Amino acid sequence: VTQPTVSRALRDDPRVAPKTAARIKEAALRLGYVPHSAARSLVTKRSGNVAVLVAELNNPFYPELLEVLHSELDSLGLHAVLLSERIQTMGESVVSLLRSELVDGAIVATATLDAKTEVLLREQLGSIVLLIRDVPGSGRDAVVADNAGGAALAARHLLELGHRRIASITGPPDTWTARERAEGFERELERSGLRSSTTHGDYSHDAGYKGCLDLLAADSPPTAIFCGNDVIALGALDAARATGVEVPSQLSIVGFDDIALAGWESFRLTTVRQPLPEMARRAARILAATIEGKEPAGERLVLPTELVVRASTAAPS
Amino acid sequence: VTQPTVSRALRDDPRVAPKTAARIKEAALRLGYVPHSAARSLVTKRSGNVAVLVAELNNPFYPELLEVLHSELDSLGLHAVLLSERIQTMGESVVSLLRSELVDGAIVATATLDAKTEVLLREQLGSIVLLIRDVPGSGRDAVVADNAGGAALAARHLLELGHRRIASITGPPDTWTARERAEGFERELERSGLRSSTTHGDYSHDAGYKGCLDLLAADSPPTAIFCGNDVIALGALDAARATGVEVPSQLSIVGFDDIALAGWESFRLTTVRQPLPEMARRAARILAATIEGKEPAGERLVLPTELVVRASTAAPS
DNA sequence: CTGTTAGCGCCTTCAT
DNA sequence: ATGAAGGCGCTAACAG
Repeated sequence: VTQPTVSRALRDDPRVAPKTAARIKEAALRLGYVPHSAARSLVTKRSGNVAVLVAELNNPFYPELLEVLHSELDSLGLHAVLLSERIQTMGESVVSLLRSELVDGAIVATATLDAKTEVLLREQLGSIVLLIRDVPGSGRDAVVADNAGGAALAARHLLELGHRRIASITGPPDTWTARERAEGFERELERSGLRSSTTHGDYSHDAGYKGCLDLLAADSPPTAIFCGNDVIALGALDAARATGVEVPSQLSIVGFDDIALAGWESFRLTTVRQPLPEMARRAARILAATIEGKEPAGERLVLPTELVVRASTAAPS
Repeated sequence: VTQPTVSRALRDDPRVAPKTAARIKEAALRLGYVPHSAARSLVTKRSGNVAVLVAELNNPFYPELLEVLHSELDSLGLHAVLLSERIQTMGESVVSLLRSELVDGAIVATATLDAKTEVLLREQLGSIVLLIRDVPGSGRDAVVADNAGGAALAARHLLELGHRRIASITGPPDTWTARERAEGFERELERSGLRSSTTHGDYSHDAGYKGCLDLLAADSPPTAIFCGNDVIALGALDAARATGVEVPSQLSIVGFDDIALAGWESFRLTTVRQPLPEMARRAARILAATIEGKEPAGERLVLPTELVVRASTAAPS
């Protein structure tokens, strides 16, 4: 039995006799033989790796995403090569990575994405799927949540509770998600002739904390705050607690994402849920399909969001 | 100028003339040429990838670890291939991965590690470094924190505050970290002739929550609880809050790890800090050295832990 | 200093 | 249903 036969047997090529195949597999297992991946990649022009770009692992949202993404990729026979460096340096290494064909494609799941990395996307570097965030007009496949719609749900919720002095602490204004959420929120408020006083910050606990302190120190502080994501919201909640402001009786807080923490007893945060597992799954599949040769459709998949009402919101006193 | 010259120039081989090298690099950049990684691996017998095994991404500790690990590996010219599947299925795929030479080595940073994966370690699969957890007698390089010592610090702290009815909620008894911490804690209590009533659970918020409820429901509930890690501690804290038990006045809680959350205003958890960045850095370097041919020393690097006193501990009332 | 010649381990025609 | 050649893109030895 020769080498090519082994190769075929191990890949379940039907052209090999069932019993020889069985014998070969048994022997491979016994000898601990596994095909050399680099040699295989060299000839198949496929590595079976995909790059997963996540910038802010400190936001619990990303690990949650990563977990699903990873297991989905795995079930598609793909390995996740992690890239989470600071954005600034990312662009170049991603290009190299993709060009070096170490990875067959990439899932870009960074909230922020600067000009440099934009460029990388424009050069047609094979298979790329944007996850969580979109780059309008990039012509790339994208899987995102209905950020504007979700934010509108949050706005309506606060309005229905009777809030009129409403503030918001958004994410970085140069991020697509932050803009979408802010716009969706404002649009809904405008329908009631209202506007929110808006603070910008990054997607961090600290930004929420400081932002909330500022808002509470104002002359007529808001009775409700809409936050750009859950981590900001939890920061705001902490700030309220630190200054003795009771939530939700004196202050309502709404987040975005519905990370696991949001449901913890200490927080019970009202928030907008993104269908994270579904999003990750879709992104992985689209990428896999693109890698398989299906050409990218430049399709935008917008999945619905959902308001999860917990204990951080109530009618203003 | 021929192909091998290009190869040499791009690898900064000194045997190529500085000005030709410059010209070649310029051209490569202009043409967007990057060496094909699979072809390179095939001949160098080195992929530049390392597997990073983390099982519980839902524990914020791991993302924090991953972040440092990733950036450290990156600066060593290595890529992190993520493996975070459920342990059960992990063993086999890891073996394949290592054998297929897709990765040059692995960093095993899973708290839990079952028999099957033990086997994988015993077979001498090239370079492996254990991080966070040790497998005593495995002869593997390991970078761990002084778990027993840290737990002892926690015990002493509680004793000095005057606690006598002390409980602990440990991690899974089949994990090395949980055992080390529990033993270190008990040993210190014994020096004062005390013992803690111990509950076992997994390393989850839920386990802490339920464990704490159980302890509080006892006839003479403890005045202090030592938890196997921060996530458990936060769960316990949540349980205390849910039942109206004031922390720290009625109940002191100590965690382990010092994850970012522990410092948040809502928690201000007293905990034992592991020198996470240092640990990750060391592990990455040891692995890199091993990959470079330095044979594994089977060295155990035990880094010191430190008690971080915040607002979840006080003298019993 | 640069070019020439092999060969890494596998998959893919093509022939048996 | 299996075996025999060729080549994927690169690096490593050896010339020149």
